[in-house]
Amino acid sequence: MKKTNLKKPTEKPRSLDKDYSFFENVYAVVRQIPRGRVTSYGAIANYLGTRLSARMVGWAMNAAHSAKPKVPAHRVVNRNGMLSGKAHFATPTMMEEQLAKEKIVVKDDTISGFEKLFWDPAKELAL
DNA sequence: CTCCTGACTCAGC
DNA sequence: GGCTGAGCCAGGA
Repeated sequence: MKKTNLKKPTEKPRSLDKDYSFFENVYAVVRQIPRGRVTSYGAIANYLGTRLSARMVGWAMNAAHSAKPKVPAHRVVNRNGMLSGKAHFATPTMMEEQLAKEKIVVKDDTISGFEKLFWDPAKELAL
């Protein structure tokens, strides 16, 4: 997502069902990320209608460790494309390795060509 | 029940 | 242009 594509926080679609945990929504989105693509916490949060709650997405990822089926959390990075969550994986290098398997180049804990590989759920899923 | 923290992001200085 | 503070929601102590 680009700065030019900023949306007003007042724009909050409540199409989400509160019956499901915030995590479930996050998992659903993350699991739909195509192989070789990545997205950001903010994008997911925005997709969920809570752009300001990007932290919750990260929080959900924390719980994603126990989620089944496994959630490709390695495809989720911060808005800069930096592997902010790599430290939370089994091993600090695991995230980078997973990305490498998807032909994603990681340089200095940051995804190279992040903008090209960026996968916007709000756009791709067109909710 | 209240308080604290957190894999983020934006606005301000 | 880098650092700080504030906002957001949910879960754990």
